[in-house]
Amino acid sequence: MAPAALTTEAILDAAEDVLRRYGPAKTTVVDVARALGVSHGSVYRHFPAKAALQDAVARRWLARVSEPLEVTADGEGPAAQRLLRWLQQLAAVKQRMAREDPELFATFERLTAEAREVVAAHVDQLTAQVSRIVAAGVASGEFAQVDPPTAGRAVLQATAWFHHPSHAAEWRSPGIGAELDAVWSLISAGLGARSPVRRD
Amino acid sequence: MAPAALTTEAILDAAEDVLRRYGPAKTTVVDVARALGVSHGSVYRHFPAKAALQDAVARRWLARVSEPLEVTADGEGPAAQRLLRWLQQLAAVKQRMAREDPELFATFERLTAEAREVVAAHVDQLTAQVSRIVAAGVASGEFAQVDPPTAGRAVLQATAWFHHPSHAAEWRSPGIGAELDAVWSLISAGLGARSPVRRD
DNA sequence: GCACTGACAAAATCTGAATTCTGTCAGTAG
DNA sequence: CTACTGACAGAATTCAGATTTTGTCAGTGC
Repeated sequence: MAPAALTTEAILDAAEDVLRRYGPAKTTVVDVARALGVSHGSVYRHFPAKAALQDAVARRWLARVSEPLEVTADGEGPAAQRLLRWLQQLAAVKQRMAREDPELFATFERLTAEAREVVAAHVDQLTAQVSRIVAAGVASGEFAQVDPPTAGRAVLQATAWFHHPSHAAEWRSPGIGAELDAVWSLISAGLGARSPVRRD
Repeated sequence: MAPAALTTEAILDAAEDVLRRYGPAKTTVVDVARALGVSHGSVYRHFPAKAALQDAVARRWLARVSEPLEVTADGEGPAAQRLLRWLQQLAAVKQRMAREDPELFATFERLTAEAREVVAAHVDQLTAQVSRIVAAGVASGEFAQVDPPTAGRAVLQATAWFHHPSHAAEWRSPGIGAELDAVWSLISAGLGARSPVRRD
């Protein structure tokens, strides 16, 4: 059967495949077009430049990280518990990828290093999610009267060690899970949390 | 007058000069030897390899960071105040260097990226300093009964955003000082500090 | 004997000519 | 008209040959 008309989505799928196979350094627009059986000129009808295509792939990858977290952020239950789960989930997603497919993780890292604006938007989104959890906790009286945006950003910064890609090398430490717990026990108190999840 | 005998210290001084001038990528052992007016073979009497020389330079640079902090760590006054000052001092040293001499900072960063063991020792030293402050706070009853090594490491990890070189790009934000304060107000509560945030 | 030199082999890095890639656009096919 | 092609110029990348650098060591001179 004739392939469906060339869509932006199809190009992104192909680009992702090629990136996985060849890595970011060796992936060319010609490669992506060849994978689709079209000329590379066609790709430029959908993306103004290679950088825009890379940005779009990065955006999709990051969305796959932030969407499941969105569910957790807006879920039920005590805010402190939700926030801890959210942080553990974020850390687990990043750390699993780094551990199980280091090459793909390196690809991901390089791509995002160049897509600064896309990453900034992603970080804003994550900050907003944390801030929502904090705001819920403040509203329910579970947390002290902190400023949710400020505290949200602070929580994300304080846990950067466990989810920011530039610390990936440290994630090999077997105690990394306990270390996140230790940081959590520091910061959860700072939010004025009522039920500081005991784990002695 | 004849130059003093070639010492390890003199080589390190020359290596530092050359690194500042040419950057880490273009600095060769031959350059360092030329700066000293000796043959490069002589340098190898004092260092078994170029990497060892680079490690020694990195060790000296890092010592210049950790030594003043040592004074703060073992100083007088309430532990919480001392710890905050220590953190601000560490962040300020790194951030000032990154701001005022970005090229030298980049050189420093590259060099330390390769001197993994040296950096690990430095981090251990910093962790020990924080742990000492925490231990003092616990001993004086100012902090809750936390485990000093665990809490010390957690404090350093939670503030990595503000002192770890891989976050240097984020330090340009004008609110960076306030952001450290926000993280501090989270973690100081977690140590059970008396003053800043109530948590009963 | 001791501190250093300088020539050397192997490894790493540089250079520049040849190739490949990016981004554009007039042209083709349906 | 729309969706795509393919040829093209300039920019970026590759690759092999030339050069530099690393690390060793026998030799020099004090």
